[in-house]
Amino acid sequence: MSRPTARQVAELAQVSVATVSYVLSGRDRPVAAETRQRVLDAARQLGYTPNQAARSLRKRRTQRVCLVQGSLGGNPSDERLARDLHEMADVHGYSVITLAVYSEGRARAAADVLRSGIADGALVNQTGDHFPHDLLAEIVATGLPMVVVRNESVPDGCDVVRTPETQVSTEAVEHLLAEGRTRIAFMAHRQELYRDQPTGRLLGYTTALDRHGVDQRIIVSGADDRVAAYQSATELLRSPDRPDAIFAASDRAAISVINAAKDAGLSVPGDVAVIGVGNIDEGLISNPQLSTVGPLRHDYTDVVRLLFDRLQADGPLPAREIVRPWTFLRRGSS
Amino acid sequence: MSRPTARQVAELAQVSVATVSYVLSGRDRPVAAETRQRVLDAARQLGYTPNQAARSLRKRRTQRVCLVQGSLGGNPSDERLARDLHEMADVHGYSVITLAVYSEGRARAAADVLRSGIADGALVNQTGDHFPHDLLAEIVATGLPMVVVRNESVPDGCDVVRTPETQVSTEAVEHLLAEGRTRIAFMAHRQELYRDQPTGRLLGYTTALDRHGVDQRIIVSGADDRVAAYQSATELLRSPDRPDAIFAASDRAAISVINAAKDAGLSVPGDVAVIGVGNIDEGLISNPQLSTVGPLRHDYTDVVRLLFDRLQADGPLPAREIVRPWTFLRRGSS
DNA sequence: CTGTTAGCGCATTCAG
DNA sequence: CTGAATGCGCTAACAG
Repeated sequence: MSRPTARQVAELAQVSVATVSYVLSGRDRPVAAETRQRVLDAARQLGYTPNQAARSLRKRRTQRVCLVQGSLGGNPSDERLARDLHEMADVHGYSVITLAVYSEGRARAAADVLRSGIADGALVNQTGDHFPHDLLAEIVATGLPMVVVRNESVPDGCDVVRTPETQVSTEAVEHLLAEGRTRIAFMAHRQELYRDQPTGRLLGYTTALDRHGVDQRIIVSGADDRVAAYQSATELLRSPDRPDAIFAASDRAAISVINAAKDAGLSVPGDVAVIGVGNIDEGLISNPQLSTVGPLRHDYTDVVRLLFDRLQADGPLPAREIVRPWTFLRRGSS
Repeated sequence: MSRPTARQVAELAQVSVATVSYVLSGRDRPVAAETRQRVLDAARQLGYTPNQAARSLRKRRTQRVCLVQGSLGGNPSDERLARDLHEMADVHGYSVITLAVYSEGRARAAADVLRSGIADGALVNQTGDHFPHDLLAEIVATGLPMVVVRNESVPDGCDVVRTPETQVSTEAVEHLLAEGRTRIAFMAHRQELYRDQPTGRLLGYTTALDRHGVDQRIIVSGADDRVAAYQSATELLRSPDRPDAIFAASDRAAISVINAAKDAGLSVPGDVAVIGVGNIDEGLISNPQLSTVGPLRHDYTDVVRLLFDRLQADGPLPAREIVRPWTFLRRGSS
């Protein structure tokens, strides 16, 4: 029940293993048409597929790239990134394998797998919460080409993709202030609450309030999933001094906030304004339409190209950085 | 910049490669404490990680399992299945790699990767739309242990996990009929529309109507994503002879249907009843709460165990089948 | 045009 | 307790 080897194909086709290899790997060595056909027939007959472990060992490359995903129930932009990666990998003759990193334990496991040489390069997407800098550095140290999508610091030697979420978040909150909102709440991802210093969208929020001399900070959790967001918002909106605006760290949470407000008999944006982050399509069918902070277009070919540039380069390349364009999109909910 | 090998560790530690292998793979061969320490230090110092390609080639197993996912933006139950797989893999000392199959092209690529021996077993989840039976058979033919989650037919020799979605869908639609609904529409996934014969939840729908002598079939697309569902429902509900009930092939679509109805000034379930499929948590925060067809608990340890039973068995095991318990959950939307 | 040979890095005999 | 030798399946260089 063991898989057939090139040797067995060679015997069946009455040729040497070298010929089998040349025919099937399609190198440019000339092979007689009739011989080639015999090999192909034999391979088909046995259901032969080359053993990748052996091939990788010999060629010292796997022809695989690895996508390290920070979440399982990905948001639409992660999905789009994955698609773009698969597409370009196809074009360049690479396979894509994915590692899911939804906890620190998973990050450790992913690092081990990557260091053991499963792929020729890696695209690490949005794993900031779980993937400590040191672990990333361990991988970079093996010389593996890497592109990291995150706003926190990354090890030397890998490309990095950043978003100006802090600045644009500030802009969004300043818009709320300009509209006369005075009690503005922030709905955070769990991890954001555990940091010493505010970063990213939370920092954008505090910066805007600081700038305009607003002391009050209303920070709640719930941005991680729709149900938690709904419950958190419901509670927040029931309080006697309820906020007149909520800036949620994700669009999905923001939509739950809108629903919670409506279910509580409040009008959006009349009684409470709502802004999300991410610019997901669903924001266009919410009622009112969702104001959000995020990219205008979801296109990640430039990000993916960073990786394949590295894979095709002979020597090590200088580290590059991409800052993705983000904007504040004012729609009906604010 | 190439990764260090066991040989280099051996030289640094002044031992043979055999000793390095024994120390680091933790086999039961006795090694002097002092020697062991020298090896460990040398390995740490060089940042050594064994080359998995070489190890797999030699041991003829990869210690990896592969999760083949049918969709990228997974629904919560896929997420839960993935978690359960990762957990059990950890316990058994396996790594998990994921292949995304969101098109026929991806299925072809995934099949090639699996046949080339990237893992010792595979769990194929919900890829019915893209993974043709023949391609699955090709993989099974290599002797790879496989568990397939799908209701369509699967090749001999692999375990299969099924859901009684047809029967329970029938039950749900019969409930709508019993409540006096007369114009019941079905919102389908795109692939369901392209099949010759109705299957699954669509078959459940037609069966219920057949049984009760209802001729009219109202079938629309849109179940694949929230925006499409909203638009499709809006159109449907604007028609002069609008339905008084909509059975949507996914909970996410069903929630969009509820929103579309409310935005059109209709009451749910007064003017139109809505039922979804999947029993996602979000159904509990919709207004009204979503009636649905699906599993009561999302627990996939039994599914995952099928795979690891096969991996640990010496010989080939008889093919097994699990039918997951599904129920119709009547809540506020019907 | 094709066969022979020599490793890729590792785990595992068999000697010592 | 440890080292030398073998080969997993494949590709690439070298001979014919």
